[in-house]
Amino acid sequence: MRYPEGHKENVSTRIVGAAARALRQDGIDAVSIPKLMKLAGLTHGGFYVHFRNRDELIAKAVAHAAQASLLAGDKPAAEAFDTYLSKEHALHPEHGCVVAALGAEGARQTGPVRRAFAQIGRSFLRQVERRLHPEAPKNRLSDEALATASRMVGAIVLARLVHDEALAERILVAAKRCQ
Amino acid sequence: MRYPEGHKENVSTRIVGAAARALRQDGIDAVSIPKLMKLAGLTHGGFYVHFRNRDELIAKAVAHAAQASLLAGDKPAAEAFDTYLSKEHALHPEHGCVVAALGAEGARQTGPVRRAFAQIGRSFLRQVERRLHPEAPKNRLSDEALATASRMVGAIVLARLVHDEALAERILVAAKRCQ
DNA sequence: TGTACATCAGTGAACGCGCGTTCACTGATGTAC
DNA sequence: TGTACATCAGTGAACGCGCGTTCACTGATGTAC
Repeated sequence: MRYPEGHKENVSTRIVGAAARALRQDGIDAVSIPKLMKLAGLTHGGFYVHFRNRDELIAKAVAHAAQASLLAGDKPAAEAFDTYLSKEHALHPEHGCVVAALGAEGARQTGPVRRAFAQIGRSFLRQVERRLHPEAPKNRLSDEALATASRMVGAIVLARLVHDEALAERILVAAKRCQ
Repeated sequence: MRYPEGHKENVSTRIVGAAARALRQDGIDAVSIPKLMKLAGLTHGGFYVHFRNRDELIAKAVAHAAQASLLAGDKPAAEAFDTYLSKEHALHPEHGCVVAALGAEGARQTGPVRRAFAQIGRSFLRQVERRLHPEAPKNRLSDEALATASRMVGAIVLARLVHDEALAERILVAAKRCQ
């Protein structure tokens, strides 16, 4: 073969990774195939060797973005929440929570992209639950987890929206405090 | 004149109103001038009699959408929060809170649209504060208001995202309960 | 070892589309004389 | 009262643009004989 073993998989992953970052930084509609392929060092035509169409890529990118969630891993709960509600997270959506960056847009999608987003929303709630009640039976979502998850997502959205560094910081601290 | 007095103002308002609805329903990028003018019963060329460009309309539409906020008026606080955290609000973004519908997108805009969004974010926080502490000095934002506003916005975003009616209802109830 | 062919990731021209914006024009009304 | 002109909201063709997608082609490698 022309390319070394695993080459195609590597390129696919690179494209998905670039898309996952671009999505959160600029929004779903701003991610175009020509721009993305240029980022990956290729031309736009090659895109269809890796994906059936744009929607398939978006769905994969959204899922990919969610995997590297700030709540994943096995850091202590307090630390995980602090990282989520940090200035760094507010300033860098491209590496942050996909629910906070694209939640409202996700709810407007259709087809496979819509389904990917719904799954991510539910998995985000489950992650918050696991942090709050590590020993609780799986598949249960406490009211506390639902309210905490809401506060976390809303705090990041608002901190990014107000365009005022000091106020953003205050929002994040206030959202932490009433844990 | 060809048209009755106040005609131009009426048409402008109609376009802004249609845009304010379309924005929240379909997102900022989905609102196009041809579609919008068709909605208003006109052709696309007439748009520039009313607005300098697309951005000017979007900024006005965003401000217009925020004016008719669910937290405006002088309903009792409990009732206002219940309305905000209602199934109806979750199901009808086009008549709902612009922060919940477009917050993340708003933070990505530039120029006058960005400024309109920042203002709306801050005014949303002030409205929540006024509900919680009607007698407090103006221009102060309590930690409680910041956390409550975050919880409200996040709850609507998540309720819309999970694509599961029962879970959405639970999120809204949980976000209400820990007021 | 040499030759012919298959494979397949990637190239880049081409397509039809909807967009934001411009602009010459329309046509109903108001105004000047 | 009649005529010529000004006003101005709205029309619709036209523009250049970037998009998603298709497709004939390339060229390095592997395989068959």
